[in-house]
Amino acid sequence: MKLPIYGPRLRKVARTHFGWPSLRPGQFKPMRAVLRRKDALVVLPTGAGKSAIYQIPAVLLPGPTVVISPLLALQQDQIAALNERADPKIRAVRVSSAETPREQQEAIEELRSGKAEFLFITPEQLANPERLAEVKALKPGLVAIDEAHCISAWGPDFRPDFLALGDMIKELGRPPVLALTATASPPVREDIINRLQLRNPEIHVSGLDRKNLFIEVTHCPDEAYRWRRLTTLLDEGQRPGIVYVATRRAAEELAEKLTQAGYPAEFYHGGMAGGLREQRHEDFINDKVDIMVATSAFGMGIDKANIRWVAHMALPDSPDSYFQEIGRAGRDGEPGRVLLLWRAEDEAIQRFFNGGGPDETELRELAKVLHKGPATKTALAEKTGLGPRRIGQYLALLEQVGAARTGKGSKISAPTGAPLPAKAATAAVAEFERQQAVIKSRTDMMRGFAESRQCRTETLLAYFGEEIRRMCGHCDNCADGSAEEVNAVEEEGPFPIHSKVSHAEWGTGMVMGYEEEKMTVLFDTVGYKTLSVPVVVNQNLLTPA
DNA sequence: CGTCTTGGCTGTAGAGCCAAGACGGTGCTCTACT
Repeated sequence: MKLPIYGPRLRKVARTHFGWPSLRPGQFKPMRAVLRRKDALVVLPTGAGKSAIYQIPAVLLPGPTVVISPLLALQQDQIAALNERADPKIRAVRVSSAETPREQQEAIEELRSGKAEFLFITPEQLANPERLAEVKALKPGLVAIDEAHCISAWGPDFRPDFLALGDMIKELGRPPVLALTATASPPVREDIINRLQLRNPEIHVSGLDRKNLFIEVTHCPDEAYRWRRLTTLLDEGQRPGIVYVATRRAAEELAEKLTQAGYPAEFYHGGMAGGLREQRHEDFINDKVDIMVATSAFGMGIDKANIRWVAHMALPDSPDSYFQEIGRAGRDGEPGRVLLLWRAEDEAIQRFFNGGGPDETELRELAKVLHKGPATKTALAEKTGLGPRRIGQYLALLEQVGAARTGKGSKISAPTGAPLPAKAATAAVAEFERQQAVIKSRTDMMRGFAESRQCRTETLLAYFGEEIRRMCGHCDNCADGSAEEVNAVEEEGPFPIHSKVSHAEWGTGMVMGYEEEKMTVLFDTVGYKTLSVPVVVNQNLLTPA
């Protein structure tokens, strides 16, 4: 049998339906995977044409395409872009709380009759069994998960419905699944694959070395020094740019302080009224705001090519977040500057955000209630006196240890053969601690990146499991020669990069990279660990696995 | 874990100090009221 040739068909669709003259690097292979009905996970920086990867094959596959996307504002922009072409083959509709019930029915009807191809929807919508059945009846031919890292970042304690996506997709008839994100290190990839229950997915990672970005990191002993470094950057006069801070209050105060000092700035964070948020976002996109001081709320969905710099006045919680945030600079290919201004005190807030461990007694009480029979989340909250957020976190943990399951009518129950409450609670706490260890190891890696004297790109890419052949030449350590010195003393490590190793206490892991006398290993259960190479060698701490 | 606020204390007043405690990010959706 002759293998189908996909290239010309994909290019033709790109041209005729979307008006794109050609495909870009990194797009073709995942598209081919989708057409072959294979699951795929794609890691590609924003602006490299991720949306096209599901949009073009969607036209060729039978049935509508379900696009699961975390933010309504983001959906709005993507729908507008698709519908601008007034082509029924690529028409997009949405079902969300922003539509009236009537509009929702009309959207479903358009999909059913073939007048629309794309359904944009949130995990929360699909968590409603009636909605899920409605979508199932459309016989979707493809499911695309946009910003797939949200599963890992938000699922466990913020938006628990993200964790149920795997089961929901199964219920939809299990069409091929395409997960897309701009940033995902190996543990995050693994998390996405497991939670979505992807089947032998193709993994495509590309474009992580952003050559037009100059990466700079400065340790700041105090706040006054940090301020001076920021104003030095601003004095260069490049606009526009984003300053990331850790708290809402800091965003407001810094914007005010900058404006007072003659650097007109606005702030943006999740606590602002909806209308104002939208206004600020638009003003930034339209170059009416030059300097935006923001929390991590400002990010996903900023489709702006000419951002000249991104500064961090705080240590991000992980290289994953950091990479995504700096990735917003220089999308037009012109030079961009990224500057991380960090203080040791910054780590405190991340530890707080990560914290909030479960209470074993509360978990046991919840498991006990579940054993008595199915109940809704609201009923469980009432019976246990726990808040909705806590309930969500606990249920996610109990689900993972097999002590809870979401069943008919969004009722949660203990599955047959579920562990007894006491045992379930202990297991859930252990599961939480395992997740916590991985999260903490990522914060440690962020600190390690900040303190490194090695080539920044090399360090960052090593974290993502990628290697570069030579030093990048576009970071502070390459520029001042310290990376070169480190490289010169660096010797071949005792284990090849990416080889599997085993540790008596931490189990199996993968060698990610070497730096001076240290090596970094990503362990399956405890996350990233940095070890001293001489100690590893002398005490035989690691063995090939 | 760090920062900022609050309240009590200091002999009159009020500025200043300290300890205790609050607070800190990310968004969808549904409901009540206008």
